[in-house]
Amino acid sequence: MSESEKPTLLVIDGHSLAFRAFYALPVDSFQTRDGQHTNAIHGFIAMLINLLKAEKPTHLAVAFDISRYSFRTREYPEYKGTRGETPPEFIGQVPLLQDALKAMSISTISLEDYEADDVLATLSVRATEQGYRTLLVSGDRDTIQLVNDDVTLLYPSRQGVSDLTRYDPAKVRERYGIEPHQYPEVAALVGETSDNLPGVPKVGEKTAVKWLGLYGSLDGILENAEKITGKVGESLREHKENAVRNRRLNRLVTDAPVDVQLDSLGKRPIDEQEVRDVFARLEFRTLLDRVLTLEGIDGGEPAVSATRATIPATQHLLDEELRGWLARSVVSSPDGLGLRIDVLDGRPVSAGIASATELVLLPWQAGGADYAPFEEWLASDAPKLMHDAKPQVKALARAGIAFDGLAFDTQIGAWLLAPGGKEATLADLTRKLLDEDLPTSDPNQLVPDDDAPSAATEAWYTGRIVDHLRTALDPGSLGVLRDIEMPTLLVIAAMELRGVTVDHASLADLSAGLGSRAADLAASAFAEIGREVNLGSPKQLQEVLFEQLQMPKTRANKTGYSTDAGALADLQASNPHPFLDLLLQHRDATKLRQIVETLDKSIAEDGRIHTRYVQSGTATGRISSTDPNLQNIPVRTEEGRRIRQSFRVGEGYDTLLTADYSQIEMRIMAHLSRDEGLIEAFRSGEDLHRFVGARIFGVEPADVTNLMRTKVKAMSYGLAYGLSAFGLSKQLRIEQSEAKVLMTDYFERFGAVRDYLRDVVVQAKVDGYTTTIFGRRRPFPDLSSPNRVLRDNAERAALNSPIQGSAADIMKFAMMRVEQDLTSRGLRSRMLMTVHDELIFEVDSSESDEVEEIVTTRMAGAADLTVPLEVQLGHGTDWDAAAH
DNA sequence: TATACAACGTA
DNA sequence: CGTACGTTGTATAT
Repeated sequence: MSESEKPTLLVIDGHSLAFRAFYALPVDSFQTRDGQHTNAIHGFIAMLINLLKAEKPTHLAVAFDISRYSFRTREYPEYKGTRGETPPEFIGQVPLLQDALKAMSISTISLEDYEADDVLATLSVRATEQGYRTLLVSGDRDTIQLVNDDVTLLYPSRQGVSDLTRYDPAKVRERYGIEPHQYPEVAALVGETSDNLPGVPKVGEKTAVKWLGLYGSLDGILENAEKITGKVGESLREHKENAVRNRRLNRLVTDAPVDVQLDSLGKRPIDEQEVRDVFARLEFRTLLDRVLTLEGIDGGEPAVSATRATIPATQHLLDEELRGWLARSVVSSPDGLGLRIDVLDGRPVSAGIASATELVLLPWQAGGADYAPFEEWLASDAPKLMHDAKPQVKALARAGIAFDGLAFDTQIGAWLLAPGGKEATLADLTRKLLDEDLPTSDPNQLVPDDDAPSAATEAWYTGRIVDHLRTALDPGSLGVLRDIEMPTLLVIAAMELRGVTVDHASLADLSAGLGSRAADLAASAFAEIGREVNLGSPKQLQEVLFEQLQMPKTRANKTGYSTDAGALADLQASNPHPFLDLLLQHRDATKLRQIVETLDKSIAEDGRIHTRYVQSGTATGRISSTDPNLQNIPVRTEEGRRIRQSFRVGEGYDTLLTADYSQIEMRIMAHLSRDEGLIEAFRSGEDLHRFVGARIFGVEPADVTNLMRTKVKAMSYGLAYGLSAFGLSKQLRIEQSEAKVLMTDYFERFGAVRDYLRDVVVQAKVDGYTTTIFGRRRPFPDLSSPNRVLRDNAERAALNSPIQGSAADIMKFAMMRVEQDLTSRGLRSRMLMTVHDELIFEVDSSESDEVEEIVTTRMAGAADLTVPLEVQLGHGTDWDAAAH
């Protein structure tokens, strides 16, 4: 019998997959009208449909655990003991899932005293004996031991439940470097936290695999335990019984009394009426259609074509043919054409354009007459759909090609859908959103295949991803993309090209000075302790502080005890020692020198630093800066400000202008909370912290002392971060009780602020996401996590997000309008940098007044809040001098 | 040579 | 037990 003729058995670990689905999908988005949660069921059925479609199993079953107790818990009562209470939202979903499966005529199997994975093991062995091919789906890694040439494991990825990784023997070897049957031996040594099975401390996957290679098996390793040297060897000898116990428990039972004949698991037609009833109760409309379509029943709604799209042939056009094609396509594709510019060393080298049905590849060089129609189209406002447009836009600008009409960047669109992750490549999105693979050339291939994506192919995929994203994104997010992100992209591309002048000589001076200071400090520090250690090594410092000097232990971290600045300051207070102060100063000096060195190395040929702004890298909507990061240049210390002094006005310009929003986040808080006290504070024009201090301490603003002001300021700023009384007391070095009183008094006077912050979290739990003033969303799946730490973290992040995110939105509006004004008025003064709430410009002094006026009105007018937005300006020939 | 962590700079 | 980032060096295993 050939492989393709073998019957295929699909067996799913029901609990494990339902649980994965539960955490993959937001609880609050899947609820029936009567409040029954359905996210786990929905995720499970969606995955099942995908599997049925893709794998076409001839036989199938879903195995469920009966309880959390089995022969394993009898043998080792702590087994899986670390698992917390089942979340209440999950309870009740499993029986409903079983109803749905029953309606779909899918057998479910449960076995008293065994776990679902034992059922998988038993069925897979029987299936192999009877000539089946078997697919197992489980979220438990122990099932890897079942993989062989006839048995494949589909293992859910971390992201979601529908994204399954295929483990065949080759994949197991690739991922773990071992044979599938050896996996439980590795797991036994390493341990499994989620099953509460501690392994051999200090032994990780790598070590375990290495030993298996050396000694062949766990038994071999244990027999040779004496031969293994070092701390790990000691650990092994001391904890070998853990490994033995783990191995006993993680062996799956392949002859469990499963009272089912494989024949009886053959795929049967669904009970249509029953499926309609069950799915109606669950309020699964789309899933119902998909199930019915799969069965060949007309579900009413037209199903999306299941056939995988094939890439249309590529055309090569030029001159009038190209002109005609563009003219036709602009009309027939009013939502835009896919565009990809291939860039080499910052220069455009070729381009591809795609409509839904046609691909055009242009071996185009800027200025070539053959491609004039293309350059005209680039310069027009005809909509373009791109992926990661910024480097392409920059390359066009360098080549002097006009560009307009950027309608959609899929990298940014995907980010708006799921902010916070790494920036996605086109291949990532093709995989994730289209469920296809972007053709790639494999560098290991001897004969390079010509399947490597051409610019035209990439343009075509980009267009298809845009189609997908336009339905996946809500209208608010689409608005953010169109009105904020696309214009901002062009602005920051221009800023990156401009760069900022940084003076090499003064950096070199600084570096030398800091270097010799660091050396002196190190020498003095070594004299204090009578030996030389690496002051940059937390590990060696711990030795010095806690062993040699016998200082009290500080806060614990993963590798021992903290030696950060806060911990060292605490030590200095309790156990004064000259070494501590020298160490802190040394840290300061080396840190600054490191920053100076990095900046110096980043100065380009033109004497300027061209940072790269990352537009789709943050969870809140802020822009970040990298290579180098210009958003964390020191400012708080005199020494640090010397670095800012090396940021200079460039040749041909007269001054640097800085413009920053004053207390923008507090103003947004006032706006969003509608707190009358806070609004009055900002409208009064009084110093904010003085005003708030006067209210809280019941004195006149003039009588607010510096200490009172400091406390109030910390409190106000901490608010937007979810600061606790504990944190406040720590920061201000006051008693927790005093911090608590301060917070109570604060909220008594500014109660609407407290209500607002509470409501943000409540609403986020209902919606599953937060929203900024302008409609930018950020999802918060962890708000419903059973894990306290995760949930608390998510709550703080959630209450901060609308504030930080709205500030980011406002700054982006300001940037695009300022840029627009400077350009349209023909000014040569230009915007160079953005640091979250600050903008830095290079100004021609003859334009100074006009530029200041534009910057002030555009920044202050970027949003219409219930409180005014205030802007502070400063100018000087360097960045430090330009601060006010 | 790549990855994880602690530490620390900014808003 | 305060949000959001990026970069660095050390330590660790390869």
